[in-house]
Amino acid sequence: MSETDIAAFKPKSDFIRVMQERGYIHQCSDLEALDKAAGEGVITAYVGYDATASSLHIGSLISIMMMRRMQQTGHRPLPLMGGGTTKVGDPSDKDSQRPLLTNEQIATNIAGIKTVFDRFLRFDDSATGAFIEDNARWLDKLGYVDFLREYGVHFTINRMLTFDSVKRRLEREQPLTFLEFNYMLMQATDFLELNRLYGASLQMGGSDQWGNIINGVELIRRMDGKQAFALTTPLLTTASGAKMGKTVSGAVWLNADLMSPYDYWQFWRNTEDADVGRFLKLFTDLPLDEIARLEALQGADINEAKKVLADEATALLHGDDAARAARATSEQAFAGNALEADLPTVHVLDFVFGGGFSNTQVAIAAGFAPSNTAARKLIGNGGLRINGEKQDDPEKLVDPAQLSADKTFVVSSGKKKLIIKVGRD
RNA sequence: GGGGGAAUGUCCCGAGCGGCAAAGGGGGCGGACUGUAAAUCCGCUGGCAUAGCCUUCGCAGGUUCGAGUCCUGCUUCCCCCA
Repeated sequence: MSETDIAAFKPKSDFIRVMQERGYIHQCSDLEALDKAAGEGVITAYVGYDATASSLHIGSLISIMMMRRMQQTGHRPLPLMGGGTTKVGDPSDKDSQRPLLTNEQIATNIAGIKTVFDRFLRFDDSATGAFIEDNARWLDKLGYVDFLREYGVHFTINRMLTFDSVKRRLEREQPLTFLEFNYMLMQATDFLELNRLYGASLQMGGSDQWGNIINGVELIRRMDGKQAFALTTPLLTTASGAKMGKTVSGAVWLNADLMSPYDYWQFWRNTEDADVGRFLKLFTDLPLDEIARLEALQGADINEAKKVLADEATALLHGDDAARAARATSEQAFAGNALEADLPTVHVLDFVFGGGFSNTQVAIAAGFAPSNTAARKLIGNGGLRINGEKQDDPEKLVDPAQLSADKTFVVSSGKKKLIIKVGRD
């Protein structure tokens, strides 16, 4: 079903209607039938997460929100941890094979990832209560020959070679190991297994997972003669085309130990104008009419909408208190009168300073530049400020008169800002 | 087993007649403009005691005044034949 069909489709079920009007649907294997099934009873849907890191990042958030919507509209989400598939490695979206993770690493990663789901989903014994499964449970005990006879017969090499993930590797002349080549079979068996165990009839995922998901749908049809569904979300990019989820410091992680609630709040606060409405629909629970009002704001006013987006998204992940604190911190920081006590402090020994502390040395001490050469270049570009004053001479020494009463001065470069304190205490 | 290609600035892609600190992108960083946005423009993106010196082109040798560039061997990867 093409995208235009999806836009024109008139859903009867709450689930599909919400998914559609909030912009979660990219492709669906049989939207009409899925809509009908969702209208008749509780659907169990799963989304798989491989345990390649100790936390999920923002790329997974859209699928987590989908599961949240499911529960809100009376269905049952089932996050699947890829304890088994992670040992193999998904060839999608990667140029080359990752180093293989050990069982211990995988177990650690799964523990880290699980903590996030509690925030978004309700786990209980009710008909729509979520629960977490791990595909290591069935994949680990499959014998090789059994695996080949049971599932291998349903897949042709001819077709596997047509998949994007495979084609891309071959075209770029990057190796694709036989191990990875099996990933799609394993994901297909996951779907079959979950369908048999829990009646999971829908698998959701990012658009890059379409091929893998469809394999599962077909496997269920071939082996059990039952219909199952595939539903994928659009790949999230910003309005200017960049892949979403990158910041100066790298990936946007969901776990607080990898990215603080404040940084998470800032990430959303810095959303591009053109993305605000779309993100509000996808990543907050706000009603659509409220979102329509917010995204209609023009010019600088749209910053208000961004703050709402940041508040809501942060509250969902880290809780109301953390969101409020993040907002307060940011308002202080950007009001211009940032509390200097909150800035990181670097200490410099008295005698070093007494010996003459040049701007170049300041830039290095502050961590703005890794070498003298780099520091000189940075300063030459006007990239160093002391107490707000732009410095342009790399050799100029810091004037003791610039020190405040407690022997500190503030240095900044771009967004980076910190305090240098002379002496130790 | 035979034949043919490839490996470049440690972020990535990528040009490179024997004089090369090495073109060009992307990304990143800084600056200007702004609304903590986007777009745009400018600068930087080996090191140092900076008119100079030192260290870089898969690894190890060799030829040469001089090698990323030529030769030999090795490693890894791709392609074709068997």
